[in-house]
Amino acid sequence: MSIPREGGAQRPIAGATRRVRVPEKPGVDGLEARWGEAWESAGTYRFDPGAPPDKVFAIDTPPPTVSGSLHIGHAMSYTHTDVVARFWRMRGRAVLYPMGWDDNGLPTERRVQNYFGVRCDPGLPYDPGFEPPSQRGRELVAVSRPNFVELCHRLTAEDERAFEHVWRTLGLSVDWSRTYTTIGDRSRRASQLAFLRMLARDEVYQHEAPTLWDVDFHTAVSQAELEDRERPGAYHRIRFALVGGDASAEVQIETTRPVLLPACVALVAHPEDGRYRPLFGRTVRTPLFGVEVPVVAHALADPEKGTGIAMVCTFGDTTDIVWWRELHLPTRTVVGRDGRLEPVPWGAPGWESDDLDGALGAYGELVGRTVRQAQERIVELLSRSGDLVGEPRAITHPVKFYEKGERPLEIVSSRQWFVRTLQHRQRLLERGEELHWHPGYMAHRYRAWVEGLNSDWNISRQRFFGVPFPVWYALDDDGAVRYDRRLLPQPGRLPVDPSTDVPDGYAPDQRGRPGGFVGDPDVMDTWATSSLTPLIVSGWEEDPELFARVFPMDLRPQAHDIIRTWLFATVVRSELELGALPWSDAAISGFVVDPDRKKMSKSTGNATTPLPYLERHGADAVRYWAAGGKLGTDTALDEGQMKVGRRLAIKILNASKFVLGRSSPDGGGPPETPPAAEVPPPAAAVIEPIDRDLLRRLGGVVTEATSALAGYDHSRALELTEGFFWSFCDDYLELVKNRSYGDPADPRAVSARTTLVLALSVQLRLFAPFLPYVTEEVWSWWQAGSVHLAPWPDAAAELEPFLGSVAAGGAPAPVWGESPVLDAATEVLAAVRKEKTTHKRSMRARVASLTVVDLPDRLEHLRAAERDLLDAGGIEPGGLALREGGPASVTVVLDGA
RNA sequence: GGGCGCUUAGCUCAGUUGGUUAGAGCGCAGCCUUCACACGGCUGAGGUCGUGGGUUCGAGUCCCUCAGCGCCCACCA
Repeated sequence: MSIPREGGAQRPIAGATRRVRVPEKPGVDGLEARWGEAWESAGTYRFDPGAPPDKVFAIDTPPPTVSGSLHIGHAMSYTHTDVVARFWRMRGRAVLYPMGWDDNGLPTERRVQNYFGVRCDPGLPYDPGFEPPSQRGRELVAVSRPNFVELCHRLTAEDERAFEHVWRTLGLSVDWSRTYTTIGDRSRRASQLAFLRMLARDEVYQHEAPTLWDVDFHTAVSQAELEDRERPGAYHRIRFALVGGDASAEVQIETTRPVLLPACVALVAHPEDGRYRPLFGRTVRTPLFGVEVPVVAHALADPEKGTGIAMVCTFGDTTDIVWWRELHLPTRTVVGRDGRLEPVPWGAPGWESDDLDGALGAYGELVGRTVRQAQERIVELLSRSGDLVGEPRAITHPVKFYEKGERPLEIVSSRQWFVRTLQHRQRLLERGEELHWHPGYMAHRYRAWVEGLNSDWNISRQRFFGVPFPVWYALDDDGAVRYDRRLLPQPGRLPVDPSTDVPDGYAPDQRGRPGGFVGDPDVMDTWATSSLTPLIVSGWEEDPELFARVFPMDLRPQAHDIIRTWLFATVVRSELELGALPWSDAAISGFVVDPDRKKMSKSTGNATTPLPYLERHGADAVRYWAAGGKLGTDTALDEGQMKVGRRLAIKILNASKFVLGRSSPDGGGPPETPPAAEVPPPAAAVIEPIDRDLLRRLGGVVTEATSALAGYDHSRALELTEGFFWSFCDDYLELVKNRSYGDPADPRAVSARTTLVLALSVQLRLFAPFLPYVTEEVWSWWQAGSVHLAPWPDAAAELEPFLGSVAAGGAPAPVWGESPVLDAATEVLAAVRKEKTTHKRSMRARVASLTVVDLPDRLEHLRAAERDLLDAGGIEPGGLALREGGPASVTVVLDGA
């Protein structure tokens, strides 16, 4: 017999039945190493690239950042994904479950810099024989970009091995032959090719504009990488003299950044603000610097804030950019890319001052100071000149930071590459609606982000370890860079590094020479590459046949904190390149929080790597805990749950040992028939009502667990399976234990054994996605092949034939989950146990008499289970009395009582 | 300031479309030993379901108010 597969494929339930071999003392320790190797050598989790598209289940695995360390939160969310992968694999899908390593980007640069004692100088030529200093010196050694990138590769390769070990131990059913890295050749090629395609379609553009800038990392950052942090600050009230009219007339503003006074280009108030309306069109003079600036009106000015009139500087915050752009204000920038005040040409056009000596003097001593130092000094100067009104008023306010940075962002003007996102807002919102989110409310996060977008996506970073922009620029005869004359490589040359490679038609010695060329110095934002993961793993522009089979993918699993970055960026790229969603479903995991409900993270010092937990409790136990966490919900780290998981795994071993070992007449032989069976026992083998009840109840669990898993509710599926299993052990096993020992010629014994083995087979497969090790171990005791390639249980196909309905022909379909005989027997058994416990007697104590008073149909059910009940309860022959009547009662009289 | 989620036993959480005495595991208490399992088994005690209203024959479940916690977003002078 074979089980109908999803979509009609057929696969036998197991290979040839082997002789049952049950260990004397089964245990859970050491299973990870043994089965890890077995799965690897058997290729159990290999993706079948020949599978037709409707048989593929493709997962866009999140590539963890390898320069960091794995966190117990990763263990949880990757377990969620693995459960899904294993479920669909058992359902007959060819599962594409690759692993990626995110080694591209700033975290790796920092680690390499510290580890090898080198720094990247992109101006240097490549040195093929370079070896890093064996001893880290005080000075960092400057190396070329290609050399630096080589060192990044060397270090990340080590990290990747360590990560792989953790994932293998956890039991992820990844196809390790399909591993990629975000800095590898395939990723670089895909990133550059996709970039050139966008350039050709005018979906990406280069633009010189005010940009949020991290002064420590010396790079621009994008809107998605910002975070607000509450910082102490102070309102400084500053006097501006009104030009013309009464010499004593003045305007007072409040600012938290008096340091930007020399960069002030206007004062702005709300157009309806009666206090300032008379001043619109007039000018004021900045204190200390004597620069004449206009008083202007703009609706963004908030009459409630400060004095209701604000100083516009180039540039203090993003509102300044809006005012500067919309009111066509001049530019006077003072903060340099290193976060220090830079020299400015006082007196020159744009820097006219009424008090040139004052400006030169006041500003002169600020040049070269950091923003923070200069602020202190300028406050002193203002105080001395009498332009500071009152004392600064301390406040706490949100300040924009780069999420990885330590100093507030500044805004500087720079040349950057942008992907057009704003003009596609509507389409991107529609894609978000189309995607199936798990849980559904996570769609709000995406929508809020897309609706709130206020700038195009800046994808250029002024860093080194990333994918270079595949662009050179021609130099004119004066040696000036002609940004309008781009030199692009043919796609066949990709990946290229313009800092060392030479554009077609040029010679290497023309680099940087008049009439020659220069390479674009920047690299892509890490999200510009990772947004292509569905394309990279699907073989886009590399393996068209594979791509046609797996794209669009089925599942993007990830955490909720990177919806605005990774998920959003991926939707953007897929929409621009292919006009399609990259996957049908997104499963969003929550975080792991410590028992005090605080988010666990490196910065708070309570980060935890998964390995110690895996070693302490075992992989199945850690997975059990992880699978208990629902998607989207934060889950507390709970070693208690891991212990429960370990106990469950051990219980599975022991119960299986009983079913497979002791249930056969000679105490060691196999049940004559394989469990769910190519050579099934006659369908009529299961004759006892209580056995059929067990199968009906199990069928209910199968049905519900299957739909729970198909709907990404893994915790529900586990809970159902586990609940059934404990009742199977505590009640059913006890009830039929005695009967199962019986003579093989006794049909009642055969019925029990057949049911036990069948139920075990189904339960092992239900547990397999959650507890891959212990289920594989037990499966190997009597089945050929891996449980992970066995078909997912199917109640109608596997269980129904044993319920008599098929044999009877035309009998009604079973009502899954209904088990009145088993329920009644279990309840009476519980009453017997309670009586024994109350009298502090052993569970083996004999029962002299048991009287049940109940309704007729109920008594009928008990009668159907009478002999099992007598055995399990230790009831003396003839001791059971069933009487019609009410109210219902169970009276137990113990022997010797 | 806007949005989303959460608030059920000491702890961690289930409670599906509103329907009889609100469930599980852990922990706790008591008891039982070894014929699958002491890495065990049995039994038990624990809850006015955050607050205040409303709809309904009936609300943990639907609506409104408020409070607390968490997360996301925001133009932060």
